[in-house]
Amino acid sequence: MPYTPVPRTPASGAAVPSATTVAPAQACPIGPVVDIVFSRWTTPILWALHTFGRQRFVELERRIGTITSKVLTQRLRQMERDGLVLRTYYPEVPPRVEYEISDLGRSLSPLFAVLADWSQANLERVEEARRAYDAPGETGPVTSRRP
Amino acid sequence: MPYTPVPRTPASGAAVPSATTVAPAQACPIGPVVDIVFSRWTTPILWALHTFGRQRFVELERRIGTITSKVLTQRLRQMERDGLVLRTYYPEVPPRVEYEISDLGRSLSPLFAVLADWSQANLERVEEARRAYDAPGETGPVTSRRP
DNA sequence: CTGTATCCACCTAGATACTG
DNA sequence: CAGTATCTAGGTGGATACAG
Repeated sequence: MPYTPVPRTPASGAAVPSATTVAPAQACPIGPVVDIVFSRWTTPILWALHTFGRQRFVELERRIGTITSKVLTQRLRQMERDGLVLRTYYPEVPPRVEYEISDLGRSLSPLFAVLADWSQANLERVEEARRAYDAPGETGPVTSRRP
Repeated sequence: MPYTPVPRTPASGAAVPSATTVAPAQACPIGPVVDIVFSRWTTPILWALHTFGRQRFVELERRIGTITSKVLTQRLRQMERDGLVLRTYYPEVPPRVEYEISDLGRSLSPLFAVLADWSQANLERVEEARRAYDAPGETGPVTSRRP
């Protein structure tokens, strides 16, 4: 996911430099949630927790399969901080830690459902569009391509 | 957006190294769509095109406010390739180019609506969770924090 | 088991200058 | 106007080693 080096919502006092008659910048209303929910690993992690329930660190690691423990830790920490997952620590030897999705995390389910639906319905269209774009073939009368 | 250096969907033949009794890795079903739709700038761009309709490069640039022309070009190219936006080139002097959202791009509207709703309903909860996490205060009996 | 600590690779994006 | 060319910065993520 984007790391948001500049604000997704431009400073409200900033106003467009000057010049032309373009409507003043309005903020994209879904910027923050995108930063919170979507990154390379947050969706797979949330999905795994949602689908398989409360589980230990290693289970999660194995379930996702290609993630490293370092990154899994990083993502889980952020998600815990954001209130999307809950971490329970059992002071045993060897130590045991369990992660589960929180109510807040679970509230993302409808979002995931919509995403899955869109994916199901339109992913093939995207791939088709890419093939068409990449093909050396014709360029329409008005719509152009790369030089 | 994640650049997906490794597949979001682990190679199906790969299987978890060996060992334990964890369920085999199943793929997070929404990985690809996340890569297509969510990045630092794709959402603001799509939102601007959806909200203000067909417009020229500079209008878009001013509307979004903080994006540079280089990045705007990059993102628009990718979105054009993915079939989410349409580009129309008018060979005039000075040149004129107009961008608009495609039907495929418009099909993302319900998704954006759900995101906006979730944001409206839960963003404050996230911020609250962060404040609680960052606060030096109490740690519950089982749920832990950073060391 | 559950992480940390390093080091490195890659990508996105910002700043700036320049072109047809 | 609509980009391209360069350079730089910063973050996420990968690989590996190691610790409590």
